[in-house]
Order: sequence, then structure tokens, then C-alpha cells
Amino acid sequence: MSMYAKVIVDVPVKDANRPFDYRIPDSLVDWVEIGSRVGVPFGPRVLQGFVIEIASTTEHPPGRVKDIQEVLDVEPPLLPELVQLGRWMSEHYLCHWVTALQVMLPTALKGKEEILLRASTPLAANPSGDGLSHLTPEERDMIYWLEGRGRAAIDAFLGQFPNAQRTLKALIRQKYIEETRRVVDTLGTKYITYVVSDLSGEDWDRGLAALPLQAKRQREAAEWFRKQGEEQIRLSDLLSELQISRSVVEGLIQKGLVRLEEQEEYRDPYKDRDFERTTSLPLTEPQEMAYRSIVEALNRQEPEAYLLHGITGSGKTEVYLQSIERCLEQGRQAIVLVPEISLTPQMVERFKSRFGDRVAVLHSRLSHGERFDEWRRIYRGEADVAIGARSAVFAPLRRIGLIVIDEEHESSYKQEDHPKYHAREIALQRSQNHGAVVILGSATPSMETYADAQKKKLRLLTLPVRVADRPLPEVKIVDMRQELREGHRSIFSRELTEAVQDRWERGEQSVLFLNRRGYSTFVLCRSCGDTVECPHCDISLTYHQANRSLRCHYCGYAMNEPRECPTCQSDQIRFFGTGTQKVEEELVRRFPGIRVIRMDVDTTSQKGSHEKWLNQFGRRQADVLLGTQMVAKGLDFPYVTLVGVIAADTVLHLPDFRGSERTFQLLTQVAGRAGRHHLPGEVVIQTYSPEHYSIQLAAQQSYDAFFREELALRKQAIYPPYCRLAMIHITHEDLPSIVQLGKRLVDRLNETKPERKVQIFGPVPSPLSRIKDRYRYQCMLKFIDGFPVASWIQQTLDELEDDLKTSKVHISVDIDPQMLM
DNA sequence: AGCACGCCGACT
DNA sequence: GTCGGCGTGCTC
Repeated sequence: MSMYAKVIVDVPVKDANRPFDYRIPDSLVDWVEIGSRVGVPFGPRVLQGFVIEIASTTEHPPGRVKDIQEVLDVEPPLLPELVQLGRWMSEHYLCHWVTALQVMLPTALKGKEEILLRASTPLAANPSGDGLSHLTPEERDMIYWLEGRGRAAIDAFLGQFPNAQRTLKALIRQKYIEETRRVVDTLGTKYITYVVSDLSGEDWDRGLAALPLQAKRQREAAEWFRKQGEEQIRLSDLLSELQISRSVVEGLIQKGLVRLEEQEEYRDPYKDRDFERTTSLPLTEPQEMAYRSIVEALNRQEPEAYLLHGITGSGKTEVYLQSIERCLEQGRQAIVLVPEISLTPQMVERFKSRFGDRVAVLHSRLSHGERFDEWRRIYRGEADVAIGARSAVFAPLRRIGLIVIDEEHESSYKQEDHPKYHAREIALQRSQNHGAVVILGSATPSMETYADAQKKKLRLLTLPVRVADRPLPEVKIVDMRQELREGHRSIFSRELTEAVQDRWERGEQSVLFLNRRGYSTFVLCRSCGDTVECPHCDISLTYHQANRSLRCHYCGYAMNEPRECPTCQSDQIRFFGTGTQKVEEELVRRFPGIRVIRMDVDTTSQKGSHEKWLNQFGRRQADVLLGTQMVAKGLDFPYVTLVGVIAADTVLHLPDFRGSERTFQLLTQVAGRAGRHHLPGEVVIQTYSPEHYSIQLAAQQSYDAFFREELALRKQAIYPPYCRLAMIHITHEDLPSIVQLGKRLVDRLNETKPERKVQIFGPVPSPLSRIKDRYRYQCMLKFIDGFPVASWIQQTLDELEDDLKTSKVHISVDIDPQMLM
């Protein structure tokens, strides 16, 4: 009786987004499991696929079912739990199943098709070449070339014979050339050769004595090997240590003294670093309470979610560390998610120091190979704490007890391309599967999360004071309009200039923060501080350079680029634009001789440069650290006593209802970098909107007040947490089609929508109205929590299938979008 | 997505 | 007459 496997093939297209049945040949029966990665024939090709189910029957006539060609890994890389999670994701986020599965694996495990060619009639069998006589000389050339090589990749062949695709196809059809297709991994495993010996002491001595007298080098090598007292030594170490060549070792192998063994080597990205072991620190009372509550939940081994709301410097990380310790004691495992940007060496070090080799680190700065190695350590249970950015939530752990999401409000937990998942949601999903505890930690929780805590959907734990009762830094707000009125046009206000000067003289350090995102997109009057807003939407207009207009991307309202401020008629109207480079120049000009480290995408693109700069700053080899987002998070340096925010408004006026929330979070985070140790800290915030509640309340470090204020506004305008959002993006090559199709889609949605559960806005052109020669429209949906939007949208799209298929429209859906652009 | 099949215009 | 354009349809 044959067995069959249901396989999701690597063809992310609607028609292929379903399992295909394959027969499992007898030779592979022991290898094919749920979660296996296999190579399967699909049409004329051989593709990678994932086994999602194994069955003893198939609905298809046996003749129509092909065999699985190969199994690509010794063990199935996807745990059954993740296979199911992938299905849930594909339904919930409206993506192809295979896309959801692939995102869970390191890119090293993405096999691609390889085509090998071979001449089918060896010359030897047909020396006269008669069989080829009716071929053209060119065709014969190809066959001779292939015979000379034995086997060649199709790329090499086409390199040799450009534009020969068609001829090649014909030769394959006529069976002059044989084609083999299979799936190969993009990246192999790294192997290291070790020298080992199985001999007992006596045998060894005997062997050593038997060495010919002239074999000086061999004797030397053998004695050195023995002296090390290790069971195995890296061949490369031995060769370099004794300055001998491989042939010496070959001699010892021949005489049976040693043998070589290939072993898989993990590329440990931290192998050259020593981590000083640390043990638990004493907990403050609030820490202790939070910890105890978490431990109780861990002991219950049931899914439970907590919000750990702790102000900056209150010691959230220590609570994580000790909770993880408890989790490991239970024989369970943990995942720690941190935003990519704060996955700093400092952060990693704290975990490595506490848990040593039991920690595996996954982040984007590792090479594909390194990532794969760390992933495998987790897969094999050699590491039981996985720490990483967003995608680490898929770490292949089998017994998860705890999932920590640090800085849970960070938008980087939402993946911006398919599958557009939110790591927080995936974490909650996995905690259900494992009976695990989830800790969402933040000083500035997202509105949604805090609202959930108030609704008791999450249990709230609070750390209201800093460790060792250190005071929060003093925050000053500088009104940049006033500066201008008094004739100061510099990027630096007088207040900030003085403060920097002061630290410089005292040998203390400053961090200057420039929020680059959003520059040049909004219009601001330097005289009255007003921004130009949409009359219908109460949101800043976006400057569109293409047609020099201001637009609202919620309702589509547009106006021409203004020459004067609509409020005060001043001509001091500006399209904002300042970069870190410009700030650095200004800084050096003002303080000749000051040592500045600039950290932005330009200076940190190189591997390890991030770490290098921070180390330099930590060793006090610079007076000022100037940077974007990346200096806002997680840094903890004792001599930083000043934090300056160059322009606090940038995010505030982005056309996004989360502008105030983002501003508040960012300012609070940045301010938290100052005065974390024995020296008191000071924060200077420069802004054109000093009275704005998000800036005022960030200065007061008053989360609760901000939450209340913002919540009222969200309620009024009906935005999350009072509803949930979905965004439908429509793109097409030409404008008339997209307008027409957009309308048809929205009409259909309106016809089928359940009253009072969904509101539909749009379609309107996206703020980026054309990308890569495709026009973009978007349509926003507000819906009440609990309504199954995804399946409703999918159903509606299916109904329109015929219309949509004939046009070249692309439709993609984003559930709970973070950016409305 | 690819790749084949299939049906219409400019070339040896 | 053929080469080659890309519309349409399918992949267990």
C-alpha cells in the first residue's frame, strides 16, 4: 500500500495555494514526515514544497499522482505546530500558505531548482558521430562541449552558448541531451576537519616508537597532539601551530595513529567574545511582585499574557532574566523578542552573561550562514533561549514556557511585507499551543495593549520607580518659534547649545537625537508653528513632489503648494528637511574640537560598525553621540547626562493617526537614556509645537495622562483601540483600470458588508501614488474586534475573481496596518 | 511564478 | 513558408 503526502509547493500564486498530493516512494517512507521539506515535480519543473499531511489514500487517479523526488533535510525543519500556525496565518493575514511557512525558516533553507545537463549519447559508444550527422554544426558543438564536461549546470551551458535556449529545448526533446532537475539549498553546512585518535595509551606509545627515525615531523606532530590531552584537535590548528603541511598528518593517518573526522561547525558570531557570568540581582519590591506573579503563571503551565509596564530604568530586563531562569528550571524554553534596532551588543551581552551557551541570537546583522547555525542550535535543543527580532517568534522550540516581547509598542514587530503578521499576535497564538506565558514589556505600551490591560484581557504588572530610586531626568521644552522670533535661526537653540557646552567642559557625554523619518514630507510655518492640515480629516497633508501639491491620503483632498502660511500669512513656510550630516557639521562648527560619533544608516551599514561606535562611545572616546532611531533604544551609559532632541515634531505631523502616540513613545524612550547611573540627567526637547499634549506629557513622563488624553481622541474619531483596521492595497499599471476596479471592489464590499460591523473608506490614491510604474490605491476598513474580516474580504475577492483575473490588478490586504501609507 | 501551447505579423 | 510576439491555462 502506498502512502501519500499533501504538499504545499513553493509557488506563491492563488491557483497553487492549496495542497497537492504526491506518492511517497518506498525508499523515502522513513524520511517523509509532517513538516518535511521535499523536492517535487510540478509541471515541467522540480520545486521545493512542504509536507503538511500524510495520508494512506488520495482522491486523484493513481496515474495522475507523481512521486516525491527527494527529501531535503534529515529532519523536518518545520515542527507540526508551525505547520498549523502557517495555515492560521494564511487565513488570518490573507497570504499564501507557502509564504507563511517559508518566513518561519532561515533563508538558508530556501531551496531553488537546479537544472543539470548531460549529453545522452557518449562519443565512445558512437565514435563515428553518425548519430549526430543530421544535426547542425552548432548543435554538435553543444553536444561535444557537454560530453567534455560530463555534467553542466544550465547556467554554464547558456553562458557558453548564449541565446541557445530554443535549440537546447529541441535537443532535450530529441533526447540528445538529458536534463535533470532537483532542488538544492542555497547554502550548505560548514564542516571543520578534526584530527582524532582512537588509540589507547599503550597502542599510542607503540605506534610512536614504530615511527621511522627520519619521520621527524610526524613524531613532532604526534607528540604535540598527545600533549594537548584533547580527544580531538582542529586540523587547521595543528597545522598552523606546528607549521607543517597536511602530508605530515597523512603519514600519521597511514600508520593508523590518527584519523580525520569532518564535523559540522557552528559559525558562532560571538565566539571571540568572553562573557562574564552574572547572577541574579536583588529585585526591588515592584520587581519582586511582578516576578512572583509571573512565576505563579509559569507553574500553572497555562497560556497567560501579562503587560509589564515599567518606566525607563525600572529594571524590566532583570524581571525577564529571572523569569526565564525559572522557566528553564522547569525544563521549558523561552523566546525573547526585542526590536531589531535595540538588539544591541549590550542587550545580547546581558542574556549571554546570564545563560551562556544556552542562548541563541537571531538577528539580521548575521550572515545567512550564521543565522542558520543559530537556528539549528535551537532546533536541536542545544539552545533553549532564543533572542531575536520579529521573526524569532517562530524559533523552532518544542517546549515553550515563556515568550517575552520587549518594547512591545514598537512598530517593527509588524512585518511590512507578506505575510504581514504581528509578532505580538503570533506570540499569543504560540502561547496557546504551548501553555506558555507571554510578557509584553514597555515603558510606553501601545494604546491597544494598554486598553487590553484595562479590559483585563491582559494582566497588568507595574514597575513605577527606577532602580535604586534614581530620579527621572529633568526635561526642558524649547519653543523653536520663540527662538526664531528672537532671531536665532540655528538648528541648535541657545538652551541646547549651552547644555552641550556644559557637558563638554565637564567631560560628561551627550546624546543628540534626530528623528529622520518624516522629514520633507510635511509643511510647517516657522512663524506660528502651524502645519497645513486637511480640512476634512484633521490630519497633516503630505507634500507630493511630483505635482507640487499637498494631499490627504485618507480622503484624497488636494491643494497646491502654498506660498504663505494659511494661518498667519507669513512667508516663513518651510518643507522640512535636515539630516544627521547637516547637524554634525553645525555641531563641529559651533564646538571646534568636539568629538562626535554619528550613527545613521550611512555610518552603520558595515557589519559590526554599530557595536564599534557604541564601544567607542562607552569608552568615552567621544563627547557626543548623534544619531537617528538607533540611539533612542536600550543604550545605557553612565556618563550620559544630557539628551537633546533636535526636532520633536517630525512624527507628530505625519499623516497617521498614531502620530501623537509615536511622538510620546519616542520622546519618553530618548529621555530615558539620560542619568541612568549616579549622575543626574537632563533632557532638552526642541519643538515647534511645545503645547502639544504628546510633548508636554512626555516631558512629564506621565504615561497615564497621555493614555487618557489620546484614548478620548481615538474614541471620538473611532480609531484603534475603538475599532480595528484593515487596509486593502490595489495596484495596476494604468490609472483608468485601477479607478474602475477599485470602485467595483468597494461596491461589492459595501453590498456584502454586515451593517454596524464594518465601515469602508475609499478607495483613494495611496500617498505613494505610483511605485515601479504601478498606480496605487488604497481602501481602509474599520471593523469591530471579533468580526472575521479576512475571510469576508477573501470571499468578496473570490466572487470578483473573474473580473480581477482578466485585468492585471494586484490586490493585497494588511490586517491591523501599522503605517497607513 | 514559470513554462507550454497556440494563434497572428515580419523575415530568410 | 518559419521565427517569435505574448494571451491563456495548468501544475498532484
